[in-house]
Amino acid sequence: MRMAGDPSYLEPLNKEQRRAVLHTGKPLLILAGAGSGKTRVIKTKIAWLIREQGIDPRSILAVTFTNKAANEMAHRARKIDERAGNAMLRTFHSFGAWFLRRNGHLAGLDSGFVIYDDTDVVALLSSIMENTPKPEVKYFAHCIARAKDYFLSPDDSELALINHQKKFRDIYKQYEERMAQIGNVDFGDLIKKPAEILRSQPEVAKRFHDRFAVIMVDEYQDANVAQFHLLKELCSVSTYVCVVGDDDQSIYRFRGAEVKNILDFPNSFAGADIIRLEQNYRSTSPILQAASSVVNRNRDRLGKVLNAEKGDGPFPELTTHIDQYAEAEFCADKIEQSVKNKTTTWADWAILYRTNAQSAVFETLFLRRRIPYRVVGSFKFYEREEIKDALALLSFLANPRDEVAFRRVVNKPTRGVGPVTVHNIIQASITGSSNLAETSLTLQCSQKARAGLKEFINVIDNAKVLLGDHEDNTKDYTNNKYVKDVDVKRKRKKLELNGAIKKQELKPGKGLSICVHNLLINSGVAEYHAMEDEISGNSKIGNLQELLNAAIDYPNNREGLLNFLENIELDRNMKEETQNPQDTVTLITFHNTKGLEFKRVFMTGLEQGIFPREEKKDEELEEERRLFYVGATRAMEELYLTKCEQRTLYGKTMPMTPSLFLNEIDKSVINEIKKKNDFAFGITERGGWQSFGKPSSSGKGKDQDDYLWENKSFNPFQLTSAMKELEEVSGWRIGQRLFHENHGYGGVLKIKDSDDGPIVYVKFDNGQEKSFLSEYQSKAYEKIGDDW
DNA sequence: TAGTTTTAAGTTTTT
DNA sequence: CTTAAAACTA
Repeated sequence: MRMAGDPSYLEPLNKEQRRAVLHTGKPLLILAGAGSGKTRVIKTKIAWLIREQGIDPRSILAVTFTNKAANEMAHRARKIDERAGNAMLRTFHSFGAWFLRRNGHLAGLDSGFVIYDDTDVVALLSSIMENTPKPEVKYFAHCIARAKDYFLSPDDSELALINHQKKFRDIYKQYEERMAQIGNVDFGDLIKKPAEILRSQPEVAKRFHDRFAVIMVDEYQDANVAQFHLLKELCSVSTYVCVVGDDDQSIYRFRGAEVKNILDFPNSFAGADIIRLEQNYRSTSPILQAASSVVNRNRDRLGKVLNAEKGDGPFPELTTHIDQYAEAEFCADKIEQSVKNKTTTWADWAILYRTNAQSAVFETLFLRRRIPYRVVGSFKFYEREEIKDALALLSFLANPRDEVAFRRVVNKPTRGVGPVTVHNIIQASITGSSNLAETSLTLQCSQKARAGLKEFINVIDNAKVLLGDHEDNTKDYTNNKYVKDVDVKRKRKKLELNGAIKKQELKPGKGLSICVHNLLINSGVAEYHAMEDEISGNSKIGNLQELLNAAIDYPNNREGLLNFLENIELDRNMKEETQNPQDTVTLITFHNTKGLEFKRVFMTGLEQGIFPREEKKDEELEEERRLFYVGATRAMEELYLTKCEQRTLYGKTMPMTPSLFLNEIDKSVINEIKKKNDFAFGITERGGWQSFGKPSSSGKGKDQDDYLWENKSFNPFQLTSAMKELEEVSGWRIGQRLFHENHGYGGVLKIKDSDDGPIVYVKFDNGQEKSFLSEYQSKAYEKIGDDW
């Protein structure tokens, strides 16, 4: 197949892949089935364009749907040619943000905008729709987001297709006006606004046409209408455009993805060529056959046949379990057994589920059984109260017109600024067209509120000085005089007594973290959460510290701040990316698996109501089928399908019926195991591991000794009488081993007295330290074994 | 008003 | 069962 003179990096490609890489001229649609090597094609194509076609890397734009995919693509393309690192590899949304920072002013948008996430949008909308129940506000927020996905503005006649209520148009209009006053954007704006600017400003469009000679789009089946328009506007007659996708893997209809985009590509991009990649290199034949037999039931599809390069293999195995706990145990057993006899490593395994909530059972069990795992996606980190507070302070610092951020933190901790005052300030700010910081200082209000507002604005102003004052991020500015000026001696209440803030003090690092630290301390937000920690044994300060650490890499100036906020909004998995791949089992939703592959895969919760969800019909049911297909085709060697007879949901145990997909699947390639051997010992009716007692794997002995050995800071044989008394009062002993549902195994480090009774300090085996008041001893802390 | 207690309501999937 | 909203008390 190799042609004379072909570069060696083309060698691994098959005929069709090679055709796709070498294709030039007309628009190209690559229909790439699951596991057909599309990533390989894209990265090779980028390298080939640079090396053989002499294309300037800077004039290549490659768009993906996740940041992970974008990073991965960049990494792999660079391996072939270092220059590929200069190509622009971004998600649609991050490209939109990049575009708007530079060209937003053409649509009246200041470059200092902050991106609102869904919660922020709902908060803004509920201040527009006063006295409207939250669910209704959420619904309208959803409609606005969909409208933007479909590239519809408040005046568009087609708006009724999204929501036919008359008031919707009006709400949408008000929302847009308010957003414009604030000067921020939502996710939809990141796509819609750039497309509008390009469309209405030919000279801008020309600049971009000159800049990008090549545009490639991955996962094109998940592009929405607005993204289609953006792509259209970015392309001139001379732009080489290449999109890659698979209609069978379109799983984001609910957020506006239009399969029509891919089906209609040949019409919208005249003269387009189509190349099909139908050779599957990932899965064995039975796995592919099982997956295909389900998605084949769909009507709206191009239809394709995938050939399994790998050939035969073991049949996918279907098992039934009494409930989700037994299901989890089954998975754990399989994995443990295989890893123990060295057939596989932890990282070869993935557990797939439909909803994020389903991961909890696996997490708890895996902690208990000491199975290393990582949960992909659904990082609730940035949704936590304390993190949201910190980000609101930063957002308000970046944009003093940010009403949502202002509302969130102006009275936290309480400064006597009540809802009435807040409302007045926001109204006055809108009518008087001055920002919220200025308005706060000038508006007539009560004495108490005035003082509180002054204090709050002072905090922001100090941070602003800290931020704008210098460019370098090496010098320690924590003792800056502006910091000292602020009155930090706020009422400390109980806090003063037990010195909570001192114990778990936030430490500033370098760069932007100096500014973040300054804000958290001076605003009193750090104190506020430190106190909560002390009472409930949470680790909010720890979380804030993590946020601080993340800010270290950004310069301590305005640009750094904007970048930091943008990256957090656009890449929720930011933290995970930086970590090195470890040998761990992957827990992941079906949606998140797109583009990934594992040797062995569990598809769990195959029950009506869970997967497919509720009574989905027609197009929605078809989408669930595609999701099933996506999940199944992740497996390279072995696929396990599991379902439960009953499931405990929302505290209630309900009987479950098998998933519709299990009826549709080709039974001739499935190995159904009917024996029921898992009325498992240790599982109780109320669904816990009540009778577990000690963990079977050495709850006693070595582990404990290791623990004591490592913690020489105390000597159990030299306890003072006060300490012994505390042990008695609290019911805990120093050195006591314990297990916590969320944090795993650990031991009691020390016990201290406080106004609210003894506080038990725990050090977990993963290094984390937590504390809890023994009085409110949560059952989450379970004593295990005897103490040394 | 601020903070606590009681009651009700709710769970896809995500850039 | 957990979280958010509503009602209540100091």
